[in-house]
Amino acid sequence: MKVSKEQAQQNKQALLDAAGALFKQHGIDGVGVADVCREAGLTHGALYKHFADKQDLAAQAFTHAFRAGYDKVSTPRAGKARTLGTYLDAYLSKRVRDDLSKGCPLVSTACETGRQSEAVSRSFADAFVELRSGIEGVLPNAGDSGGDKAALANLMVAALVGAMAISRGVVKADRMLADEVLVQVHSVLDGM
Amino acid sequence: MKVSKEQAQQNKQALLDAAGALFKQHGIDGVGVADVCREAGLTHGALYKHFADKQDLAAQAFTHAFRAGYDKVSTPRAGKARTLGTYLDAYLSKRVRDDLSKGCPLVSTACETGRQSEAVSRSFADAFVELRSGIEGVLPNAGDSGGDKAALANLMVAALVGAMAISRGVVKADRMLADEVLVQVHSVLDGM
DNA sequence: TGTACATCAGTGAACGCGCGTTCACTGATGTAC
DNA sequence: TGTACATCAGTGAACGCGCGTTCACTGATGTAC
Repeated sequence: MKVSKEQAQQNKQALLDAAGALFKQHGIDGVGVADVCREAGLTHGALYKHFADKQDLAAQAFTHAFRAGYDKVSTPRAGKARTLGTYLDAYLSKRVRDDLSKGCPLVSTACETGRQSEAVSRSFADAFVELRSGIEGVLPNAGDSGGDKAALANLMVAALVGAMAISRGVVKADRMLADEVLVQVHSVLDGM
Repeated sequence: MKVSKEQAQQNKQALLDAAGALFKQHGIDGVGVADVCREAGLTHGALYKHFADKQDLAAQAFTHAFRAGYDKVSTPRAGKARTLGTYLDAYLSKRVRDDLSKGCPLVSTACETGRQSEAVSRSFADAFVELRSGIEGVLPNAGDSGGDKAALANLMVAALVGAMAISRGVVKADRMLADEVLVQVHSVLDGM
C-alpha cells in the first residue's frame, strides 16, 4: 500500500541507517539487501523504490554514515574548542574498535572500496577530503618542521585509518597488541 | 586419482598462490572456493584435502602472501643496505595501488579481518608484528624527539596501511587525489 | 627386481541455502473536480 | 467540503544463479612381500 510522503522519507532514512551499520559491521559484500530491509522494518522489494541497486544504496549509506559521525566530532560544542585531541580521541577509541557497527566508514570500507562501484569511491573520496580538511584546520601553526600542514594532514588521516583497521584486525588474536597500537599512534600524533 | 607427494605439495602451493592473489583482489567474501581451485588448476573438491575449510585457507593464504612479499623487501640485496626508504618505496607504490592482487595483505584484508575467524586474525597479527619489527630496525637512531622508536614504528605501519587503503579507495573517483596521498605520506614519513 | 594391493589426492554430481533483482499486485494517500 | 480516482510506496512470490561443503568414486602412487 502507499504510505505518506513523510513516512516514505522516514523509511528511506531507516534504510540508510540500517545499511550504514550493517555494511560497517559485515562489509558490503557480507550483507544482503534483505537483511538491510528487515533491519529497517521493510521487505526487500521496497528498497528498489528508493535506490537503483545495492551499489547505489552502499554509496548513499556511506555518505550518510560519515556525515552522522563527522558532524558529531567536528561541530564545536558550546564552550569546548575543537582541537586535534578531539579528533584523536574520537577516532582511536577502544569502544569504537570493539563495535564494528560504530565508527568512521572510512575505516570500515577502506579496503572494500577498491572493489566497489565508482559511486562508492566518490563517496569515499568526498569523506576523506572533508576529514582531512577538518584535521588540517586544527593542526598547530607552523611547527619546527617548516609547517607543511597539508602533507601532515594526509599523514594523520592515513595513520588514523590504518591504526583503527590494524587494531580491529588483530584484536581477536591479541587484545593487548590491539590496545597498544591505538595508544601509541594516539601518543605520537598528539605530539606532532 | 592419486598424485605423487611432490605433486600434491605443488598443488597446495598453487592453491595458496591463487587464494592469496584472489582474496587480495576481491576480498575473502568476494571469492568462491571454486574460483580459487579453478585458478590453481584443480576442482573444488580437492581443496578440502588440504584445508579444513575456507577460513583455514584464508588464514594460511594470508601468511603465505605476506611472507612472499615481505621477504622480497626485507632481505637485504647484495650491496644494498636495507633502509626506511626501501620499505616506503615498496609500500607506497602506484603500481601496487593499481593492482589489487599485488601488495601487502595487511592492506587488502585489514578491514575484512575483523569479520573473519580468529585464525585469520592470528595470521594478521603475526604479519603486523613482523613488519613493525622490520621498520623499527631501520629507524634512524634517537631523533630529537627522544627516540621512542617502538611508538614511531607503530605510527609508520599504521600510516603505510592507511595511506594505501585510502589511495585505493579514492582512485576510481579521483586519481590525482590518490597519487597525492601516496606522495605526501611518503614524504612526511621519509623525513621522520 | 616383480607383483599384489592398500592408500589417498583429486573428481564431479549433489545438497540446501541465500543472494540481487524483477514484477504483478495491494490499498492508503493525495489530488482533481 | 465531499467524492471519485490516479498515484505509487510497499508486498511477497518467483527468477536464475553461485555459494560452501559433502561424498561415493577413480586410479596412479607407493609400499609390503
